[in-house]
Amino acid sequence: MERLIRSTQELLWERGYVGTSPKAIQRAADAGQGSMYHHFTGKAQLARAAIERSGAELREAAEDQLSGSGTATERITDYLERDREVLRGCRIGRLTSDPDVMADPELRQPIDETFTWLRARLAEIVAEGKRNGEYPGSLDPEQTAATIAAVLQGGYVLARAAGSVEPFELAVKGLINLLPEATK
Amino acid sequence: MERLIRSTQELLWERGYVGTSPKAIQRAADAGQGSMYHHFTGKAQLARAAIERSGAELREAAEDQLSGSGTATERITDYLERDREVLRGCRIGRLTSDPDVMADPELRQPIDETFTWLRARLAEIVAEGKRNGEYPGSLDPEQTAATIAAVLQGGYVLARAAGSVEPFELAVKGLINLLPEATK
DNA sequence: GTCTATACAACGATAGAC
DNA sequence: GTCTATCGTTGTATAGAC
Repeated sequence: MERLIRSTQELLWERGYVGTSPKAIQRAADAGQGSMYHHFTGKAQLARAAIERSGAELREAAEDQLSGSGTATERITDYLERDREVLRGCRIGRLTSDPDVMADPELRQPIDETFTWLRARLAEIVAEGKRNGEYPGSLDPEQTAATIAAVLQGGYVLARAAGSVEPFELAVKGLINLLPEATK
Repeated sequence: MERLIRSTQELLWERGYVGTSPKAIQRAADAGQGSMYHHFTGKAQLARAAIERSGAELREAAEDQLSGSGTATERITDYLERDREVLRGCRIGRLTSDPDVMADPELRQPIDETFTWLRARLAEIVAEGKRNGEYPGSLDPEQTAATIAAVLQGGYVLARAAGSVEPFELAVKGLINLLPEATK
């Protein structure tokens, strides 16, 4: 059951929801049909569990960099530049282009929550930067947070399109350079 | 045959490649099996034609704003703020999360070319801005271009996750605000 | 060129034995 | 709890008539 969830996480990351069949999940988890349908009502419920798990992992991983010490720009830069499997894309963000996920509120909800949390967390850090004078009063925390999150998500898209991590890294460096008081 | 390509464009946009069946294409195009398989060898070849078409349309639409008159920031802002069907996502960018598209070089190529073109075009404009003194010498054109393209692609992802255009608009405004000499 | 018929695998789930 | 059998549907394509 633990293996079922983990295998589903992997397959959703790699192939999306539409592209993942119950049979493929069973094979990856080394479980039979009966086992899967005993623990879950079907593909959708299992996917929901897997997406929630991946969302929680994403939040934890982000918090690792974002809760560190240092200036706002330092923490944001740490977050942007941490090691990522860029060419695999974002396991949460990619589900956003899956029609059956978007059509099912149960499946979309954990995705919504994950990004809503991320933007709020980034906005907090930007707001801190404003309070201690690191950032000018003209900087809007919610806007800037959305921009940061978007550069990452868009960076994945550009990198996969190119078959190379380069566009991702360019986009991140470009953003860091645009942040006020950039270290360069 | 024209209808087949157009219907495929729509379905790829909405459901992706894995999620689109030949039968669905035929229904949408009001064409029979025989017709489709007479003009194309199969789903892949038809998809290739549709993706190329969509890529060309994306380039034309971008050029509408990017080739205008005005400062670099004005043209980039025009491009970022033009009307878009945000919640439908980017018809090219979304294919980037489709495993069967990424696995087939024939299908990935037009996607790669489209974004490579876009980043180069944006980099030209940033470089122009540097030459005429609008932007400081420290601004890297390729980096900044990648950042701009990424904000759009990521903006789509965040908006679809939220079920609202708001995150897209926040991300765009945030970026415009970060650009040197922002009008704001 | 377009139609209908046919093929065969995969999808997603259920049933009933153990 | 897990296994095997079965089911009806859809996916993707080919064949051959018109």
